[in-house]
Amino acid sequence: MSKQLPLYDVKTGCCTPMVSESLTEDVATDLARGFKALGDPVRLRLLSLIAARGGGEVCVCELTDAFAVTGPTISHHLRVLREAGLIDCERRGTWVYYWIIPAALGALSQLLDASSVAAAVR
Amino acid sequence: MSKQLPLYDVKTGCCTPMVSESLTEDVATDLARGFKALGDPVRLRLLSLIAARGGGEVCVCELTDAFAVTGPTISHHLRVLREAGLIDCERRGTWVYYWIIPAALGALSQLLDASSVAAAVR
DNA sequence: AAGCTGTTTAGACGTTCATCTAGACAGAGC
DNA sequence: GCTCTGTCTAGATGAACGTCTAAACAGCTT
Repeated sequence: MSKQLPLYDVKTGCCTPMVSESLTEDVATDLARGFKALGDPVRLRLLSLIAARGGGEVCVCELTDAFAVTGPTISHHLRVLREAGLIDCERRGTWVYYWIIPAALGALSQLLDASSVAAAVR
Repeated sequence: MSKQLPLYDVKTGCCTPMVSESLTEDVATDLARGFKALGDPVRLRLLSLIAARGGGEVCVCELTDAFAVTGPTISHHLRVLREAGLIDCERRGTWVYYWIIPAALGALSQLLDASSVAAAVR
């Protein structure tokens, strides 16, 4: 059930802070896909709800209840997050459970952190 | 020259890790604006080039040369980054200089970091 | 197997976005 | 003042996005 894209490979330089060298076009495209996935309020709240479970899994039914949008819309947003490599899911019986992928979020976090810290210091 | 939006106010909870409590709709909308600004390869590279200056300023003319797109397109992307509160600029004579706003990047970084770390631990 | 519930897929529709060209604006220098 | 260069604004256009309804799919239960 995890057809996620090959994102956030450390070797490609995704974890390289912005500050040490500027991003290549390929790497930027890769990372931008992750940030773009975070660039919607519904998706950010979805991720937040999943992350708030402390690394555990969350059933879609719980997520759907927390929003004003329809089920299919939630499903669409979860798919975007999954294809960006930020979350993954598994079906168990009737229900589908989602969880976050810490490494992916960590890579994005590091990129921003490094650049902001370095900029603040000098 | 800085008509940036009131983003990343710590008091609003922007720095609150995802993991401790889930984002409210308002805060999520606010933060999503920042991530959306990062969700384009050109903008990410622009930010990278500016950040790579180590907190110093970069002239637009240097940025334009590094991309295949036209000047107006670069100007548009810089405006998006500026309106998201991630960078700011100032005109000095003929040239316009841009620099990053570390606090804004730091806030976004923290959000992702907290959630990924906490998720990894438990 | 028939029906029920949870979830995803398909397709449509209006909005937003990234990019371009053309033109306006801001300073510098002649 | 005129012109030249650097930068931004305005408007147009095609692509991508967010949302919906309708329908399909996956398991459970009886």
